[in-house]
Amino acid sequence: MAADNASKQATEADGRAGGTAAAPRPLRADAAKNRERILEAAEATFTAEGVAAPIDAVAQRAGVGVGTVYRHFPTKEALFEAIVTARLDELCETTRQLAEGEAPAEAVFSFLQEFGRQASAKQDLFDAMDAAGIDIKSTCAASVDELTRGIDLLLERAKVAGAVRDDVATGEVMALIVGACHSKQDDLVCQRMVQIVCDGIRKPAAAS
Amino acid sequence: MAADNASKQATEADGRAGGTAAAPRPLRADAAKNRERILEAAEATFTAEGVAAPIDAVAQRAGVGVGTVYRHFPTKEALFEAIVTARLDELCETTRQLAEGEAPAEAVFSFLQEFGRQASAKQDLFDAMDAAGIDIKSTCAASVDELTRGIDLLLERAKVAGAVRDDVATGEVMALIVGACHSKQDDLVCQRMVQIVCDGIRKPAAAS
DNA sequence: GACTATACGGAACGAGGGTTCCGTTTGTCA
DNA sequence: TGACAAACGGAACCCTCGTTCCGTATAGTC
Repeated sequence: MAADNASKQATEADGRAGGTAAAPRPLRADAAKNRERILEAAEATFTAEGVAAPIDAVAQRAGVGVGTVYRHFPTKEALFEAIVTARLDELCETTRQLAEGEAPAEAVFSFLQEFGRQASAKQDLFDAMDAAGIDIKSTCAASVDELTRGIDLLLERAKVAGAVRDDVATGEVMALIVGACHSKQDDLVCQRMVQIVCDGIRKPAAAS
Repeated sequence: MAADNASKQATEADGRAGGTAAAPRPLRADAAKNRERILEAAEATFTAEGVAAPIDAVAQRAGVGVGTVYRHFPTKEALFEAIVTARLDELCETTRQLAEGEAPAEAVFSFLQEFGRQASAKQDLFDAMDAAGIDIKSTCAASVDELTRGIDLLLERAKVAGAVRDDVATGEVMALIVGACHSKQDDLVCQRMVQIVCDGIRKPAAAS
């Protein structure tokens, strides 16, 4: 089931590009548009109504039938997965951009704020996947790994620059930020909490 | 529904004590034992299998029929509520004990560790209630309020003692701890994360 | 030991929602 | 423009799970 979906997504992933010889076949134009629509509708629906929202609601919002949703995403889980993967990839892209900048300390802290925003917005999704027994770490392993590496890089640079304590682990920071923004607080509060975490990992100025 | 349950709990709460004249009627011995068993089984079941676990599973683990579960807790929500309330009350008790101690700083930080442990263990429950649209703040208002007051007291004492930054709000700290322990990490990691939060709210030694 | 209120057990009911199936529609290509 | 593979729509299926109901068992009392 998960495997089926993975292959289906792979198919679609380079479907538009249509470059490599191995690509089975590109999506038909209307199908591609619908897939995009469904993805957007799903994200909106789950955000608005919670992840318990029925697939019918997603289909309705996307303006398609349930059958169409299932044609693109073989299970509800697959939908979750697709949304999460997209978000993770976006965050990866952010780390890449920040890693090229010149201020290591600012890079980490500003990334963590952005990470917090995303975590806050998509919290329900993570929760739902969790509750459904879907292990994000393994389902979206590639994206998670890449993101972890990206954050790791930012943290290392900041440690070298003396801005962050050496004993702070990447996994911990990620968990803290995700956690800090877990409660449904407004953005400002969320931002403040991330700030507290940042203060917690910052290297004391007077040290050494 | 919620009211029914509340009264039912009240009945049980002093059912054994059998003191106040207003108590409608004490539970029969077997019933009281079963209620306790169900509560334990429910906590274990939801922790092990997630809150989506069916009532049947709880009944089975408790060694009773579903009917019996429903006799004690009119809805699944009521079960959640009972578990959460019990935990919150325990935490309240902890704040009370710590508030009587003499070391304000240690009191806060050690309470936050304990709070973290509880939050970690019962996270799924909170999530589930949340997902089910049950507002813990209003459902268990009394317990939450008392707990908030308790933590508030500990924080205030710590602020006066100069151990905690003045600009830290009680709600923020609670949210941070709950959040920090949200991801299913092992206890050690959880503990380290709470430590980071503690460092984040600690007043810099060199300040003022 | 008998009686009765209380409690128990678990089959049965109904709702909700994920998933499937297949007849219909539409994009694409020659 | 015609043919056909691909995609769509949505009714129907089926399973899970919360909840109810009622016949049976038992604690408590005289």
